[in-house]
Amino acid sequence: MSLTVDLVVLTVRDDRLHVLLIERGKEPFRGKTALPGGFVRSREDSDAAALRELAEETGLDGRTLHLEQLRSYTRPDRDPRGRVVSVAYLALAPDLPLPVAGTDARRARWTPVADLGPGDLAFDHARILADGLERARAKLEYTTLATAFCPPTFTITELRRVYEVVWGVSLDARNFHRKVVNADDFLVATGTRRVPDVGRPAALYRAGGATVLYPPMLRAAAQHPVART
Amino acid sequence: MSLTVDLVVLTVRDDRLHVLLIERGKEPFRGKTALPGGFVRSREDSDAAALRELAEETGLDGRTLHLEQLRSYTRPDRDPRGRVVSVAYLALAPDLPLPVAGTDARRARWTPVADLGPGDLAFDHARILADGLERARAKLEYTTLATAFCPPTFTITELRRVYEVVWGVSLDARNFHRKVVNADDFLVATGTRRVPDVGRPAALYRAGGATVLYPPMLRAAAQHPVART
DNA sequence: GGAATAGTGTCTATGAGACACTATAAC
DNA sequence: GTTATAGTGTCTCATAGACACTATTCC
Repeated sequence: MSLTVDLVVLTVRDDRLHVLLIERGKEPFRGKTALPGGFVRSREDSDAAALRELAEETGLDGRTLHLEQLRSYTRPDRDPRGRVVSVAYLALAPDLPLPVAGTDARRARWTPVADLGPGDLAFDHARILADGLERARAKLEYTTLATAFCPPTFTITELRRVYEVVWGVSLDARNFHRKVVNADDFLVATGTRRVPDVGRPAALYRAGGATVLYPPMLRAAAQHPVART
Repeated sequence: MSLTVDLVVLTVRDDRLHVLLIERGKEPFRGKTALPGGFVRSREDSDAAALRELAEETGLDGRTLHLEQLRSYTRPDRDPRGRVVSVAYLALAPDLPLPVAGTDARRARWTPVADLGPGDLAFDHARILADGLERARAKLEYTTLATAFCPPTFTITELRRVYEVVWGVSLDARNFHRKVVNADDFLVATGTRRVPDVGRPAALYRAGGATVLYPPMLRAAAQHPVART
């Protein structure tokens, strides 16, 4: 029995949600699109393997990203090579340029999640991706994880775009602004501003110390438009 | 490399949160207390193994319980026998009598979670239990999972006790009552009542079709007693 | 009637959601 | 001054939380 890690690496780029995909260089599924990942070595745990594969296949440094275990996939027939159990990880990244270095990094690319069709991914990676997306969407509600999609300093508009793009909704800019600046230790004002090519400069913030978001950002309200009368 | 499942089976009994533990009959950790579990067979996935081990070791039927994958534990040194990866599952059960049948069932027993000391569990099972508890506590907030601790029909007081015991707080009976009966499809009145030995009979409900709880039952408010002024 | 538990109503404070205009900067 | 984006205030409604008494049943 073998153990692998598979990585769902998400980012927001050009107002669309993207996932990092590679083109497989080896059988099975050679030439097919897949999540980055690889075998866990005998002396490492899956966390270490996830960090290593992230660096090897994509050039990203997982220590600077949000990286968490998602769940494991154990169906005996999920890999034609035999029994291969995969521990999936979810990583959230700001819109970083992909370093071209590294052995396999040339094949890594950001792909808009919405552009993927049903059979586009190898193995059971479509399912893993779906689980990762659902985890990310859910955690935006109750945690401060949205900042993991942002660079070290960011504007409130950028943060709002994260919510809008990941959830596929549009949010009222005024209510959002009020909510995030009032939330406990979610944002810390840096006192600096970003001067854009055009338009009024925006105040820059960095992530505060909070990990849970209170009060939560309830996506559910959109799903339950009328609460009951 | 081997694959095992470990089960965190929780219930509420006598107003205390209990976890199902076994006494190990084999090395390593023979005679020591541990979570129930065992090796995944070559033709089954971990979900099937979790169901099978639950039946074998505890006599419980996982199909009638809430059973979900928790996460995996992959540290190379977590089992003295060598590399053993464990997929942990979380199960929530009503206060069932433990069937005494089955090969190992005689050693399974409910143990109050609060009575466990730091070194009481074999392997890394203390960590797995802690992760399972945190998952259960978190999911009570945003899902209708509390009903998984209740029998098929239950009273609102029983449901409130679940929250109180799992979270270790006390909740206002009036506010709780209003909240759960107003929540979308959380409870369905059966029209029947339970007549206790003493006291006024209580209306019986069964779980509604909702899986998410909206509005959520915010535990966070207790952790943030003063929201900001 | 006593004991035990179930069930309910109101008030206040806070957050959610709807909604439109002003501020700042580059050109 | 035109263009583009940032930033803000108010009103209404819903929910949270505090709080005490009545209802039902068994004995």
